Amino acid sequence: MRLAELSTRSGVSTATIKYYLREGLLPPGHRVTATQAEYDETHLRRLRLVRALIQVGRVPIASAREVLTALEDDTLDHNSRLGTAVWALPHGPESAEEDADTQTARHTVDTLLDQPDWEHAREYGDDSPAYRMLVTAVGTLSRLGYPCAVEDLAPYARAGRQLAVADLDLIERYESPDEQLQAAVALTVLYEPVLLALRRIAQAEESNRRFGRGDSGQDDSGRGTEEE
Amino acid sequence: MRLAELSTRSGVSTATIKYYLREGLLPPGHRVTATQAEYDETHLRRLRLVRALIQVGRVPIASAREVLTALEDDTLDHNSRLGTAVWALPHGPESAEEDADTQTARHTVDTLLDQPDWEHAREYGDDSPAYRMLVTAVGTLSRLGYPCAVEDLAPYARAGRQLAVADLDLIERYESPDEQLQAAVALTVLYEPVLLALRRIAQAEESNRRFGRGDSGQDDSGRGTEEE
DNA sequence: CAATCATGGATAGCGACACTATCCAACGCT
DNA sequence: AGCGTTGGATAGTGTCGCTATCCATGATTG
Repeated sequence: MRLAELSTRSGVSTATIKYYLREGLLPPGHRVTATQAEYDETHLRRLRLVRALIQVGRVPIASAREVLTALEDDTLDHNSRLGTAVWALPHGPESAEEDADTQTARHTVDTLLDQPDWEHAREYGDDSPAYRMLVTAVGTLSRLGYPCAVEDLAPYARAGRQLAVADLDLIERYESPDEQLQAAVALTVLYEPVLLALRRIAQAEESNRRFGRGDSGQDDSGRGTEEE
Repeated sequence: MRLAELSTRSGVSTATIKYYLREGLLPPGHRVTATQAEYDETHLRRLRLVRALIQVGRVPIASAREVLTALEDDTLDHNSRLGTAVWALPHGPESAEEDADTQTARHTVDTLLDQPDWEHAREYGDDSPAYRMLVTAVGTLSRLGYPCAVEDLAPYARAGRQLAVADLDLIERYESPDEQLQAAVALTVLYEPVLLALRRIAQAEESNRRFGRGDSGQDDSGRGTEEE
């Protein structure tokens, strides 16, 4: 298929596809002549993955490239590819300074991860993106005056572990290593909005349950404030 | 305190503070003369909240303004303020077209939320940001070829509910309505990275557990690929 | 075989966003 | 009165994710 067809089938403009090709997010098509290339289903699939990562997962282009090149880096074994790919996924602004709150946060996180539930978590080193992200977020919380002790984090940690089990269950449905890798990345990123949305819906639900479903206009709270 | 002191105490440049004042993210200080204003602790606290929302929570300025104005809109009652505030929190790109995958996704989500666990979830209408976000994400997943049936979502839904309970537990620690509101927003946004980070760490852990901690370079997978 | 259209590479531009730098008149301290 | 500080307004900056234009080549068709 030609670029134009790839465009119509994916719903992505040719200009954008060319941009992705330029950026190395999409492998070049099979060159059939000096100025024309042929694309196949794998390109289409890859293109959709790229769109999903960028649009839904809010992964910046540069990170997406890293993730994708890691996925098909055949100098690495299966596990390393996955590790590298997930490693490159986005992670907050990484509080620059090493202030008191960050120190405390680091200690809290370390304590949490030293619990037996997190048998091997620390083996990845304390410089994994996820670890840093966690420290930054906890630090920010305490800087805002919201205590964030180990016992406060515990329910979230428990949820995280349950989620990981669910994730891996989904990933294990796929047989081939390649499919598993793609699935791992796609599901890691794309289930994030799913989870966060469900959490917000559940929050509204739970808030309703606790703070009473009074006749105080609860049910239409905020209606009409959305901005689209 | 003067703007300059607010700046040093918060670590935010005066230029940025002025920008926030202009954008209505920060209420103006008490004007002491025609050209000078006095700020107090509430401004400092608010400023830190703004920074947290924007930097850690990745909330766009415009949304942050909506959230914050809702928090102190005293024409609304407590619950309405919270609803309005959370309503304005960011939510993905909202897949424009109403294609087949989106339809299916909507149906899946509706089925999920019609279960007894989600007693009142639907009362907020199907146009809440969280609901739309969920539909978009599920639609994207199926568009990518990842089935996303009700039973696949179930573990995530369960996690979402547990998280909501934890969230509300944290929020209920605060006595005054104002504190609860601030806490609700801050915790909703700032626990997102906490949760996502914990999930990723747990994923690595679980992946290790399942795919064997072989001597195939598992432990240093991806090490050295981070980009800071 | 010439006219025409499509392809795809390169380059420059755009619009949104979150600041940031520069002015400048009013303050206010000494 | 002198002079640095303050804070409001305005315009500029850098980044990011595209998007529009140009153009040589190549395919297609009468």
